[in-house]
Parts: sequence; structure tokens; C-alpha cells
Amino acid sequence: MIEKYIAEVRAFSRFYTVFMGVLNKSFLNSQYSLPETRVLHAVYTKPGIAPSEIIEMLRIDKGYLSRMILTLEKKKLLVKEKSANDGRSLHLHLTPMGRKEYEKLENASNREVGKMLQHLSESECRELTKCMAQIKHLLGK
Amino acid sequence: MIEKYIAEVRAFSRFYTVFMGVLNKSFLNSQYSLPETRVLHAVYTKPGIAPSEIIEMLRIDKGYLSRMILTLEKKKLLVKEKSANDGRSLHLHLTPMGRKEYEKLENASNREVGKMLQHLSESECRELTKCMAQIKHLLGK
DNA sequence: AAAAATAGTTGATTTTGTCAACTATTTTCC
DNA sequence: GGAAAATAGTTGACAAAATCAACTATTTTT
Repeated sequence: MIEKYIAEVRAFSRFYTVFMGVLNKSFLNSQYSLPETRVLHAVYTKPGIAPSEIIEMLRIDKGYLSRMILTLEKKKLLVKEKSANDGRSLHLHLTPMGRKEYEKLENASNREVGKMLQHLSESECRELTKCMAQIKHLLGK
Repeated sequence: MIEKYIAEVRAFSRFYTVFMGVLNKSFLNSQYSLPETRVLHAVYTKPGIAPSEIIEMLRIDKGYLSRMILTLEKKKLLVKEKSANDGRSLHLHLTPMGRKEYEKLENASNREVGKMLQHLSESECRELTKCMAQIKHLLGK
């Protein structure tokens, strides 16, 4: 009876695709692309991260990432630093301005999510996030 | 304390973005684009659907959709039919071939999801899909 | 020390998506 | 009934996003 579960997972994925499309509007209003904000998030939460790690985390093409890093660099949001132990690899850091910009994006996105949660009671919010944590846990295996 | 919930929703969205990226690889191996398959799904599940409904459901640009419909038509997967009650509007239908093609895509995607569920026990699957249904219910308001 | 693997860059190209102007209907409302 | 506004879909021009393969520079393997 695994078919039933599969169908439900796929239905959920379709649903959440639309939901995220709505959420991401706030990012789209900004001057950064969605993938760029994902990169910013990665570097923000893990300063010194290497492009190769981001590739694996976000499952994006390395050439594509390389160019995104370049544009973020040009915008003075991040800096590259050559790794001491491995000359092939880089360490990425946000500049103070980069951190500030990322935090602005975060705030916009938080407000957007907040709007959607407004329709829910406190206990519904708790229920919602409990489900999300559970899904992450189960699928993260 | 709504901040905590917001943060969790956003973390989940990031997580699920990656998860779907992986899932969607199976679609990408096909000769159809992701948005095209979403359109196919819409017409498959609701024969006679109007483009305007799809626009609302999937939140995509109408010009973009118009062109996708055109390419799907050229591929003999769907047909347009002028609405009898409203001359501005169309009814979309999959051709027999379109249905067959969509089912092939579905099968591929089902297998992909099935692979991910293999790591889970029956009761974990039940738990997972219960959470998904709950999220859909809560966010669908 | 040669061969294979890994990290990142670059050029060429395709795919995807957006925007605004347009035609053809239908609805609104005086 | 008829002008004005709204809605459905199309089209052209364009911009952004993503892919692919070839390439350089290191590091690891054997």
C-alpha cells in the first residue's frame, strides 16, 4: 500500500511548490535572485563555507554558483579567500554589508511568513511547525 | 513568540526546496519541462480546465502559459476547445497520447518518491503523510 | 612521478520566465 | 441599449536563470 503514501507525498510537493512561489515573491521584489539568496543564507549561517559544500547542499551547478559568487562579490556582499590547506578550494565570508543585506531579506521574508501564520492560532502554529520538524526528520534520513 | 514559528517555517521551506530539487530530477530527464508537467497534471486531473484556472492555481504568467499550451499542442498532448458559454475562454483536454505521456511521467516520479520512502517503515510513512496532510490543511486556509 | 580526482572558472548556449501591448469577448452600469 | 471597464488569451521583445563542456590549477592516489 505504499502507493497511497507516494501519492500523498507528491500531492504535498505540488501544494508546497505553489506555497513557496507565494513566499518567494518577497525575495523577488528584492534586487537578488532566489538562488542568490540561498547562497547568501548558506554563507551567512556558515561563514568560511566552500563553494563545493554549497553545491552539495543546494544541488546547483558549479559554474552557475561560480558566477553567482562573482556577482555577489561585485556587489560587495561577500569575499573569497583561498584555503590554506587546499589550494583548490575557497572560503566564503559575508562582508558586514552582506550580513546586513541578508538580514534585511530575512526580515522581509519573515514578515511574509508571518502574514500567512496570522490566520492561524498559536496552537495551530505549534501544530504546523511540529509537523514540519517531523517531516524534516523523516525525510532527512 | 511567533518568531520561532516563522523561523521553523522558513527552515522547512529551505529543506523542502532541496528535497524537491532532487525529486524533480526525474522530470528533468524527460522531454518535458517542469512547468509543462505541472500544466499536464492540471489538465489531467481536471479535463476541460481553462487556462485562467491554471494561472490561478499555479501562479504563472498568462503569456508563459499560453506558450506552454502551444508547445504541448504541437506535441499532440493536448487540445484547445473554445468555450460555448464564454467566447474568451478555452477548455483544455489531454489527448489519449497526452494522458499516456503524463502517466509515464507519473510513474517515473512515483518510483523516485518510492525510493525515498524505502528508507522508512510503514508506520513512518503513515506519520509522514499525516504531517503533510496536516500542513496542507493548516496552510490552505 | 604519472594518472586520476577534485575545486573552481569560463564560453557558448538553451531554457525559463517577465512585461507590456494587443485582440476579442463579456460584464457592468448609467 | 450602448459606452466603459473588466476578463481571457496571444504575441513580441527581452531578461534572468540554468546547463554543458572544455579548461586551469591543485591535490590525492597508486
